Amino acid sequence: MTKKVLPRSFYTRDTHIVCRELLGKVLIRKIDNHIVSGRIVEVEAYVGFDDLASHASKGRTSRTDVMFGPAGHAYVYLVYGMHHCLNIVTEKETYPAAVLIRALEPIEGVKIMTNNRTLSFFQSLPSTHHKLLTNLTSGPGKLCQALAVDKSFSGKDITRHDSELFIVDDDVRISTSSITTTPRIGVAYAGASATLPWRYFITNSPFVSR
DNA sequence: GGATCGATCGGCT
DNA sequence: GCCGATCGATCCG
Repeated sequence: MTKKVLPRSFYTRDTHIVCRELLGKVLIRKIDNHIVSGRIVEVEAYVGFDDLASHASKGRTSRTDVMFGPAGHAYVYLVYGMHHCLNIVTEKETYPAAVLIRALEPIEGVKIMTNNRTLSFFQSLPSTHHKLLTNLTSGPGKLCQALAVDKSFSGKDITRHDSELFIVDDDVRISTSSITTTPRIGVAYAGASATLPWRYFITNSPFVSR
């Protein structure tokens, strides 16, 4: 089984291509000596200066600075005062773009993810219970909590296998015909950008958000 | 099952 | 001072 860490050149491309190709890849988080991982099943593109849903459309600030930097770095921010969202920076330097990781299919470290999630019912269900697995990482805030990813990860290089966070190619291929696109979630405020079909997910995956 | 709403705080106006 | 790239509880039917 080949498990190749995605290199910077993977991310230094058109964000929509990166979105499509990230579906099926495996996000790996090392916590101490443990592996926590999941297959990416849902992402969204945030692209350029004119995307009103993108934080970067407000300009380059200390928070969004990483989006303007080189690809292959994490951009993590806090939303609604309590949830974190994980993005991977894409495209060339000075052009702000990123892919929001919205949902994973849990693979390894389900026990650790369960412990990291706060809902009490997770603690009492058997680890193979269907409801547990489909609620563990089925949203951007949920997966950050499950993988213990917070703002301290923002700016980190995720193209190294010795990083605490990186993505590998598992040789699982997701064909174009099994990818669904829709408008992005939670960006109704974003005017003309709100209806762009920039959300990508694996059709019929039980692990996608809402 | 779906709709609605409160929590909670950093970042920008 | 306002508001969100969300989640989970609660209410209704």
